[in-house]
Amino acid sequence: MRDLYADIIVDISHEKLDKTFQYRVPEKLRSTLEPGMCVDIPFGNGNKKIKGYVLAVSEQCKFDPGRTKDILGIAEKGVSVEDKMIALAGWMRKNYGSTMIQALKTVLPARQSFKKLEHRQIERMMGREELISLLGECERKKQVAKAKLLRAVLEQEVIPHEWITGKLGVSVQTIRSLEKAGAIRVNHDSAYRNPVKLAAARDVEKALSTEQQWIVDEFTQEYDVGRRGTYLIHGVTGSGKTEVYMQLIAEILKRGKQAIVLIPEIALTYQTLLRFYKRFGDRVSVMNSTLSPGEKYDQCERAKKGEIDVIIGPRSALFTPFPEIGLIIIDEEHEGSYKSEGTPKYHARETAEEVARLHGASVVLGSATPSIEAYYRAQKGIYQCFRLERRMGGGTLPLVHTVDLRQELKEGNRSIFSRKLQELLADRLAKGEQSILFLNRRGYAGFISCRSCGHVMKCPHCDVSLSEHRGGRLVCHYCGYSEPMPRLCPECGSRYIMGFRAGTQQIEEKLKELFPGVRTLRMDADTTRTKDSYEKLLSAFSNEEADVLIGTQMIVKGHDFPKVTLVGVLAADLSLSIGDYRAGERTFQLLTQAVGRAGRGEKPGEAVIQTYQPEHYAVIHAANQDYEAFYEEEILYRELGGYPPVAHLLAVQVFSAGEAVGKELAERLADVVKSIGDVQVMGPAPASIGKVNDVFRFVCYVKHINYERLVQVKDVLEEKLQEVQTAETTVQFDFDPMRTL
DNA sequence: AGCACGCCGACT
DNA sequence: GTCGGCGTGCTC
Repeated sequence: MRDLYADIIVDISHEKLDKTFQYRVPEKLRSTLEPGMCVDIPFGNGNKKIKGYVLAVSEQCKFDPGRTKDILGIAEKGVSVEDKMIALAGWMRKNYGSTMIQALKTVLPARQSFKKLEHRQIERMMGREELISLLGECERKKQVAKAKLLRAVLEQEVIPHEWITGKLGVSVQTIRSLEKAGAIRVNHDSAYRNPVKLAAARDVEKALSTEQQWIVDEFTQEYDVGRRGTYLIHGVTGSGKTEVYMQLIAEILKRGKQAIVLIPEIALTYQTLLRFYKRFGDRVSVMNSTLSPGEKYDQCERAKKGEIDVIIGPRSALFTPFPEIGLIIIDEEHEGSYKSEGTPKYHARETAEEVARLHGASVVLGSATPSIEAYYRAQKGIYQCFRLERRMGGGTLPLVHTVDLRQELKEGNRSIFSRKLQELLADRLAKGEQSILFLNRRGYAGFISCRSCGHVMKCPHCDVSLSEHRGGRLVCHYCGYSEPMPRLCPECGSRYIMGFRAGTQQIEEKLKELFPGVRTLRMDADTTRTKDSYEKLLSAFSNEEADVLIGTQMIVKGHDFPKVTLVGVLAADLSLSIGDYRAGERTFQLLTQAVGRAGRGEKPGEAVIQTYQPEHYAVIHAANQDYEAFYEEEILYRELGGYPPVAHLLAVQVFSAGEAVGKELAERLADVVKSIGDVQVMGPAPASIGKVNDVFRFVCYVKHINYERLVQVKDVLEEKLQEVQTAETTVQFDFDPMRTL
């Protein structure tokens, strides 16, 4: 049997050592050694025993085999922050599929490249006379380097470290020997930039309602008897989840632990932050994408040193290197942005649970429309579920009208606005009240439906809808099945069968035709290129500079408009039929949120949902604002189809420069999976967008009831890839994907 | 980072 | 010679 070698990164934090070393894997570790593990290795001339982390294991020895040393053994798991981060990276690599380096890069954000920002300074430690006599002594002994340094220190009390090693040309050794002599001191502290500067005007704790207090009491009781777990707070919008979060954090801080608060990037507004700052002062910090890498690095350092103990940010804030995390909160837990699109494709909810396990922390999830995954676990008793049913401000749920667009067409209305919506819009304009028009743009990528009967073209094998391709054929992105585009609806024979396309721009034009003089604001990816323009649009609308706000997804998230009394959802089912198993869930969430935007102030609100499928359960239950009923039907569908969370799905994505190469590799991998036997394989098929930037994309789905089994499948494929993968192809794994590729 | 190596001037 | 200070380069 050939020797095994391991690429190991050495546990010494220094730039020059930030490369891998190869060690031989001894016989006894052959089967146990895995990337991410912590090992003891002999290092340097004295073979000093130090710790190292395994990045990869291979049969190839890139170094002189005669000089490679053996790994001593597996090291005891330490308790340092670093150890936990590495362990987490190892876990992510194993469960989501990536190299150890990729996993480390996501977990340890930009380390040594910004280390220079940590200004080390040399400080004078002796009195002038003492220094001068020491200087004389050095000059007598012709100790040039020491003398140079002493003279510099005499001139200036504090000197930057890099100035001495650079301009002055004095080495670290000299500094050390003078430090030992007690003449100087090396200061490591530095002035960190705090991204948000606020007068820490402390907020008084708000009294919690009975409902809210019950959650806090229940949580702390369990926490104090050492019970850790995941809790789900199912609370309608405006029920004061944030108040509960803050009280939970306060309790955790009292116990000397730290807390992480995850918020969807889009909801991370100044207002949200302000609430936390007011409560916890400068012990809170933010992590977000607008911070410079240097600032991000600073946040990590401050966290490590214990200068802050609460961090707020999007999913990457999960990797804040706190020494002892006590609580991780995930707000708006159902949000799709909690799943990473990069590699590894980790989900913040699952990863948070692993972080919590490593630290001995608890996790709290919050949502008005929990993800099916989370609610499923709550139902199974894996999570403990709390409910918040009362709205804090006492606002009432809006009155919802569902309009059948097929009926509208039958009765001669071919406008994008139903008569009910036109009527209500006219009413609001007359009264000077504000409205929101919401266009569900997802799935714009052409699914085909009949505008006469609402029939949607579906794949006969996969129970997902077919997509229109440029060649005029309809294709299933799960299994690759295709059929020609029908000219007449196979259900009712109508010729109005087509893809539905409409943008916010068309809607704005049509609205202005209908109501000349109406003041509109448009909000979509085009009008909100910059972060600034987003906030500007929102405040313009808040200040009543417009009567109608037209927009996509982003207008239904987060922001509150107290003066809005009408919400119109123009085509509710555009996201229903986009051909993946989460379509129903996503539609329900969007509709519930959209409808919930109406009537947040004193005046009661109304909402109009326009749809081709008024009988669809996602539409019906969203109109009734009934989560439970939706969940019951949705979970049934997932059970029947064998979809997550009941079973699990692994997407194997192949990217390639040439079409044939990618197709071949995808087929080869599918064959490997098929030979495993007990798993269900679908595909391979070209991805829904088959080519992006001249890169071809193929995808193959593997289904199994057991997540662990899919991890094994991934391991087999990874091993196979070592021999068959070429430089012109990339393979990515996506467990329980959020959307079809 | 830490350590050996080798160069160089100083001193017994 | 050889001792101590000091820069340089390497660590699988």
